[in-house]
Amino acid sequence: MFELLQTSQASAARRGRLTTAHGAVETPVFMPVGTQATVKSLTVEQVKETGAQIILGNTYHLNIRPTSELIESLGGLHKFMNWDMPILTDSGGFQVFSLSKLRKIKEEGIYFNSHLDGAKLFLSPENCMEIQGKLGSDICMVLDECIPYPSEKDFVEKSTDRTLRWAKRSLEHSKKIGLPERNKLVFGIVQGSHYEDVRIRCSQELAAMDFPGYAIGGVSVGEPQEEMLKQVAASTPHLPANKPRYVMGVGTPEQLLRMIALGADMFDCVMPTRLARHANAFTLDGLINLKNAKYISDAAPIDAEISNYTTSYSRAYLRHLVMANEMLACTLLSIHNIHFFQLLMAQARHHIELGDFEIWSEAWINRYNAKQDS
RNA sequence: GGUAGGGUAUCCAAGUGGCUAAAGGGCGCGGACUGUAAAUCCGUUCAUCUACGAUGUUCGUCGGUUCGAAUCCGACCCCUACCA
Repeated sequence: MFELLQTSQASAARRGRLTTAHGAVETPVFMPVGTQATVKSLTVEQVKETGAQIILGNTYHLNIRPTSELIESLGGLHKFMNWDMPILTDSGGFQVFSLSKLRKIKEEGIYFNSHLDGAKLFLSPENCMEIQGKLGSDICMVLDECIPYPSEKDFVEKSTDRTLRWAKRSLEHSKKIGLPERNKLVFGIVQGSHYEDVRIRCSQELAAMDFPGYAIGGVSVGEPQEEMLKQVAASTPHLPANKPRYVMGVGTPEQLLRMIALGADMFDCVMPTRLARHANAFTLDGLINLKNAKYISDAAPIDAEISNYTTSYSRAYLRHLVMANEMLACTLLSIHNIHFFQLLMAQARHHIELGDFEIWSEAWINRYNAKQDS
């Protein structure tokens, strides 16, 4: 399923290829987030135009609305949303964190109150696999507990142990319901918060379970960047080299490059789409906020060195759309921001192949951080 | 011409004697967003300055009452509705 094509000499950066039931994914890869069976404000054609190879959906959200049964009855998530390329679904583990006021965690699973109407919900390692099976995701994430930062070590140990027990139950149940036969890949998730020894132990125990792929979760929950990188660095060496490694929920362009150097292969983040809706655009010289008055008559494109559908418009026009609250602003900026991330990953892959990834990425980061004004 | 209601900062709009440079919203300006309860949230928005504080000038206009007025009184100027 995963071919390791090349490993960098100067770092742990890897070039790989993950083959799924809906085609291959070249890694390192950035996966746009489409929680509710849509990458917000974009058609699937527009998402493909950015160069995206795979997108995310969310088990928790889709199972509440419109329900996994409905999606299954309509032919599965791919058909439902008209996306024929790979889909990874998150388990709902992150909602344990982000909707923490609405849930209660027990050994058997998580009791939720729906954020929509308060209805009682239950998510377990087993039904989470079943739901993702109904959705037809190519990559299914195990149910985990995303730990808040910072947390006491005693709590982290107990929570991570439960996540490990849940991982085992998930993998066993996925086999029982025939996910491997359908070429569906189940990924285990490393937790451990900001304790490297817990991260290491969790990585090793997951590796022993022999998952088709591994994720590092519980990062980007409020900790400083150095802490995040430290925890990824603690985990990757203990995960099998011949399996994909996915760092969940990250990150900034700089973080992506730094984590690639640590041996991570896959990433997802709402950043490009959310920032787009909040009028921010990525450029090679840093982030710009199109709401700023200085762009009012700026005839230049977002970034003169980048070419995509959005860069054929001026900053002044994009700012106008933003200020007028026109929905096209969300679409155009989302196209650009996702394309920016895809471009970054394509270049990273290219430079890993060339063998100069580390030099290239340092230069890229330096330029990105150098200029405050744009 | 008569009757009633109303004129508050960039706009809308509270406030009917001191705690009011004046609630709330909007617009504008700036910031934050990392496995999406997010096209959201936060800050700021009279002026000047030695600027997490100080001073000055404000509530249609002019005048008055009062220790003190956006708030009370008088005149005047506009606006709205209805009646002639």
